[in-house]
Amino acid sequence: MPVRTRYAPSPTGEPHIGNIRTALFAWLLAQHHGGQFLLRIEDTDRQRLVEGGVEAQMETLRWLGIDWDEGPDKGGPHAPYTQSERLDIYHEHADRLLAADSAYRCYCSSERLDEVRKAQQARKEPPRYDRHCRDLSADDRAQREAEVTPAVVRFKTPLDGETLTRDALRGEVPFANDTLDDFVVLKSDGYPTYHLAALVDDHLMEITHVVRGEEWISSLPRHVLLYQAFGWEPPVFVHVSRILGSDRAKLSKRHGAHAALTYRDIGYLPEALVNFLALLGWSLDDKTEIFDRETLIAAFDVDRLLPNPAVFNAEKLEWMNGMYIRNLTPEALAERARPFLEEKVEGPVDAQKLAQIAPLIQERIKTLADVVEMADFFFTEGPFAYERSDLLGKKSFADAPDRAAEALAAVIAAVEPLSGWDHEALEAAVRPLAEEMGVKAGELFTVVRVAVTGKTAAPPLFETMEVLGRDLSVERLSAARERLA
RNA sequence: GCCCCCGUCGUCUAGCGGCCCAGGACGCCGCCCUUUCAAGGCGGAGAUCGCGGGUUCGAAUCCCGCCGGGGGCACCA
Repeated sequence: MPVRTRYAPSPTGEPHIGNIRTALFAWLLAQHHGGQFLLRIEDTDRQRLVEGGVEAQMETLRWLGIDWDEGPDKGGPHAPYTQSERLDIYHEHADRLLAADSAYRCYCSSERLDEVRKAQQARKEPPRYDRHCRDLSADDRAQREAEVTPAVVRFKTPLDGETLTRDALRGEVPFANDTLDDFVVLKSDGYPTYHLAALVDDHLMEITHVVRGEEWISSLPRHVLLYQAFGWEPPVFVHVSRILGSDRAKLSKRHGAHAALTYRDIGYLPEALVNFLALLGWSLDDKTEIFDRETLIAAFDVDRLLPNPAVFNAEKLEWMNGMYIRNLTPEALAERARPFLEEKVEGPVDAQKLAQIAPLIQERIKTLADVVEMADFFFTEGPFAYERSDLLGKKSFADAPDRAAEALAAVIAAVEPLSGWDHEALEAAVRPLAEEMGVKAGELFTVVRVAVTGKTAAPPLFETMEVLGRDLSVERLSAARERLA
């Protein structure tokens, strides 16, 4: 039997890091076993639907390269893949439960339910449905049916005994049935609850491994009971732990980027995020940190998944992103970084020029967005806003602006007439000047660097000037000299 | 209140009875390289394996209790 897994989000907002890691694990599991991965939309809560929610889910998966074999947009043998389009299937199954006396219709109003709950809490009892409608006489039931139009369908949970559940990471966990109540499977608006809908779909769609968040563990006995009622074989359940923020609290906006797509917008590479997320609660071995998709798929399995929650370490993600950036070809880096630069300089950026710059900045940036800080001066016009003190540096020229001006003049004179404008020729022309002036090469270079880039920290000086070209370089050197006059 | 899950350096983790007075990675510190910043190389600090009892010749690894953190207890998923 092929392994089939699914990611079944509820379109109530943008998918966050935690959702996506769960989806990634489900996808990896299917990939590893050569099975299928499907996308199913669980939109049975009509109140919480968010406009564009489905698209946000798909866009995130696409960005990360988590592709699905069956889904709402591409169909498949078990279509439709959107729960709101499968209502008759759920009704049919609810009817089956009713017919088998595994469920019953409940006419209790929400007001009554609230009262019952409050009274229970006042008595320090666990809040639970009191099974008021479970054993109604036939006459009572007929009367209620006539009077009360909206009714829900509740599952008849066994009053005693135990339900044995099994989770792939935690093993067998028994639950006492008397701690469970008669949960709703069909709501009064005609929509199923998660318990019914997800379970029926997982069975019909032939899902072999249900990979979901650990918040579902306490619902597991209900699901096992439902499978039993239907006479179905339950799938393997894999409850993935949570991702926590730096303070060990639930990851949220407070902890910085939370929505997965935000990482795209702030310059992270999808392959880096995937690599990082895979390492949260799973490991390849005792040393490998960086691996490509193929390796990941080949190595991934549930036996190395951890049940304990993991804290999201943003610094490590950043480091990893830097690793991936350095492993890109210059052309690929230029291609990926271009949009970030274009946003800053407000205009098209020449791809070839950027590709020339890429090797100079590749090991100096951690996110694609850093390209702006590192390379904008290649594309911007006009005078720089650097401090005079930055131009002079902290050493020999610090209190000698006139000497710095002289130095700049000497550099211009040495550089302007050069026949070949490349970094080797430039360095050969400029470096000797330092000795002539009795300063260290680095001190001279600092003045030139700030003049030419407007920054104290920049890519290698002569390579930078080479790309900048003769005219711009000389123009900026002159501007700096005039500033000191 | 009841039920359940989890517990190795600050963080992610390796470990599945002796190879561990605990290994790797991020971060941090130092040195080297060096025109700045990085990257890279080398080295360092950092974990009484949550605590207390057992079992065993031997426990981070097995058992029990406790503590701490988290989740669930909806006509939400």
